[in-house]
Amino acid sequence: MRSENEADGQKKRSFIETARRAQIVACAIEVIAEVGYAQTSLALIAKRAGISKGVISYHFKGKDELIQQVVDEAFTSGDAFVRSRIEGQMTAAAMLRAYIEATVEFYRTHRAHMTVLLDIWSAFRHEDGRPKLDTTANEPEMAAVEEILRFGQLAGEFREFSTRVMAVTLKQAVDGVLTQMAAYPDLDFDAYTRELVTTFDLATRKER
Amino acid sequence: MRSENEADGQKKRSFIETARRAQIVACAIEVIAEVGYAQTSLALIAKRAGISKGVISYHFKGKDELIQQVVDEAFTSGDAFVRSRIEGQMTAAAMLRAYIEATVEFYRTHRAHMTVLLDIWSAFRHEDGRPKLDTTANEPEMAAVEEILRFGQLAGEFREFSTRVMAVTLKQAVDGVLTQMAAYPDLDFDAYTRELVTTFDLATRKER
Amino acid sequence: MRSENEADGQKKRSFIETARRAQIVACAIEVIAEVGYAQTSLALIAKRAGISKGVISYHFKGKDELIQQVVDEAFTSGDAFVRSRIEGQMTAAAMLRAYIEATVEFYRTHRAHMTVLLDIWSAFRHEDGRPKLDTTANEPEMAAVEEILRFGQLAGEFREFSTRVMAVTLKQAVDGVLTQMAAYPDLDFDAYTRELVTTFDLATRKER
Amino acid sequence: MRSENEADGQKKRSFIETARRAQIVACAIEVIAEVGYAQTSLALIAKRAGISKGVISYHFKGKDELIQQVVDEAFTSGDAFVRSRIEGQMTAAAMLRAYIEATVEFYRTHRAHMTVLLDIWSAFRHEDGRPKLDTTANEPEMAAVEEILRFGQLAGEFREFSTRVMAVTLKQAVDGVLTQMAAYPDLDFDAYTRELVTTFDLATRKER
DNA sequence: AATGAATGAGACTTCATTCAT
DNA sequence: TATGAATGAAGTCTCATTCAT
Repeated sequence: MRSENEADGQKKRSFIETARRAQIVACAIEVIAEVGYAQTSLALIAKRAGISKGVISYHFKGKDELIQQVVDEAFTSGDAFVRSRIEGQMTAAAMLRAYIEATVEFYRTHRAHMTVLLDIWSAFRHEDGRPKLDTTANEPEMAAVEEILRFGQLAGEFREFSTRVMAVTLKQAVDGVLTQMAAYPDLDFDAYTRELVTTFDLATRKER
Repeated sequence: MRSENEADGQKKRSFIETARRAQIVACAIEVIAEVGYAQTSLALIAKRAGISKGVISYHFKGKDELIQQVVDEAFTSGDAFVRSRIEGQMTAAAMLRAYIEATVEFYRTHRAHMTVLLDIWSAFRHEDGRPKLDTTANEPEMAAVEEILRFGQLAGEFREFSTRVMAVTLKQAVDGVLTQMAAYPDLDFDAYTRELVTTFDLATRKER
Repeated sequence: MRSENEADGQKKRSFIETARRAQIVACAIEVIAEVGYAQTSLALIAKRAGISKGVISYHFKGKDELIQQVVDEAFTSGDAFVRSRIEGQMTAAAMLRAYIEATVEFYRTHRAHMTVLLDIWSAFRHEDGRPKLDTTANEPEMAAVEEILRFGQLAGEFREFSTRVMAVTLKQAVDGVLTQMAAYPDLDFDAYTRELVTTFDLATRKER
Repeated sequence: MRSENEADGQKKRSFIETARRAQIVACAIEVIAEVGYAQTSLALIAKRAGISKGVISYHFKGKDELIQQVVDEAFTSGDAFVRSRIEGQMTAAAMLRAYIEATVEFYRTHRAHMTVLLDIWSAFRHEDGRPKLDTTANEPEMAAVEEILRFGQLAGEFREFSTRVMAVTLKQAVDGVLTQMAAYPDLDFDAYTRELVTTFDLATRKER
């Protein structure tokens, strides 16, 4: 079984295996996006991938490992993209704007990933019922945003506020795009982005 | 069977039955809050309530009707509370503040209800996979907030902005409290509230 | 409970109780005729009767006793009717004709009773799986028919044949009306009867 | 899951699967013959087959598909047998005799099949209560018999009668064997057959 | 590396029956 | 007598997982 290799250092994973894993994860995302996590069974994923159920069990220790992979994929893919867009900026305000714009753009282009993440969020739990995913999973992103905010305060661009609360609020505000885009397919992303940028500019900048 | 009464106009529901239904709904909320919707079974709810599985089937047509009841309970209870707190206010800014304060307070005092609602949200679906709950379920609340915002704009208190986007942002921002309170039990609600109030005051008011 | 009275001699059964039992049996027949024995539950019968499920358990020891009652009703009601029509006849051939005509007429006017009987027949069993109803339940009727046939043979009206086989065949032939009338609602009963009469006249009479 | 294959054209059914399905159908027939359709559960069938309950669900979409298979098996197996025996005959009377003899013989050698068919007949219904099996299921056989009868009339062998009624009567008469053989295990099939042949010869032939 | 087959636990639901009122 | 409430067993079905090939 694959799992052992992984356990003792996940060194060697053959090319073909990597490909299969990626394919299965991709199909899992599609299926979950369509029918929801609760209605998703390994059988459904296998059918979508055109393979037999057993293959999934062969490549993943169990359903949980597969889902974890789906989550990881959704998390890390966005992170890199957004970071790259922030890095070029000089002022805190510009960074904030870049964060908002990049995140919304990522959401727009990765609709399925995000839908799935949102869906798995509450359903994915340990055996005793404790959620495997909670706000702490957002800590890395949250920390990055707080850094920007603190930088702005130190630089005299931003007023005094709890960087924590502002970071959470910002994240939630941007996530609002997700909820709207699910319900209203022809959402005007650019307009939405501009509104958010203005709103948080006003909310953070130092009043004269 | 109970179901018939409900079908032909839910006329008379005996006192004892109302009580049982309420008890079962309450237990369902507790259980879902603890182990999550996905892991919640009728057996678990029955055990928690100290009754036999059959009783649930006797009082509710099926699992779906029970969950729907849980959702309704969570939705309507908050609505009335928040509305009553807004009504006394004269200015749009005061209404906004009241909305934020009341909602956070409700979240704080109804932690389980809200956790559950969040959890059920994505998992509760029709047989074909379509979510039974989506953004449209928030429309009533959203409309109320937009009304406040429009009123503020007309009255010259608020600047020009998309009331839609602002309303969504506001709702999301307040919901941020839910995510934080789940992860950090000793959250300072008052401080959090003050930050939000200030933030949205700055974000909405007309600049001089 | 009622059952005791019944056990020790079923002497006293109050007027109201007799009425209730009859009503319940009648409703049971209706329901079984409509949805089939397998799909018939006490709840359904109770609903049809406009009473609560408990009432049935109160008046009948259990489901089996109720069904037994239904069967008895169906059996005895027809028996008396047919016998009375045979008694007036003088020749065996006339008796045979009377038997056929009376039975078909009874079937036509008691469609539900017969449908139900047919349906219960195979489903009504002892706990170990042995049928409670089998051909032996028809023995009384069968015996009566055989008597007619033997009488015809002794009197020189009928040819030699196994009265047993002929009786079974006759009964089955008449029951054919049941199967046809279920599938073809506008069956011409009179024509059907005439055909049967002729057929069995030819089949039984002494050839010249 | 097996069901898909079947949906899109039942293309390839592996050897081992075909065998399992046949085994399960056979066991189902045995069980139903013993305890009756109503008391037959998937658990019972599985136990008889020495397999786990899930296997049945794996090979059949549901209980209904299994039962349908049982019915089909019972229906088609007899049909072919009887037809082959009729085909060699030249006169209508000989065909009739062949039909009776072949059918009785089939009943004798396929006791369980027939018992089961009789039992399922009334109990196998659609969700709304409509029987899945009714007289129309016998139409093919009925039509074949009527054809013989009409042929006899045209050829001047048979008298005038309703071929419909005679066909039904004939079928019912032969089915009488089923009822008798269930109740009286040592039935003399040959004698019974001879009686039927004579009876219907007299009933159909043209009188001189 | 993959597959088909099988398993067994657990979920929801139905139902005859019992019981206190 | 009648009722509503409750019970617990049994039934069907789904599903993640395991295993021989």
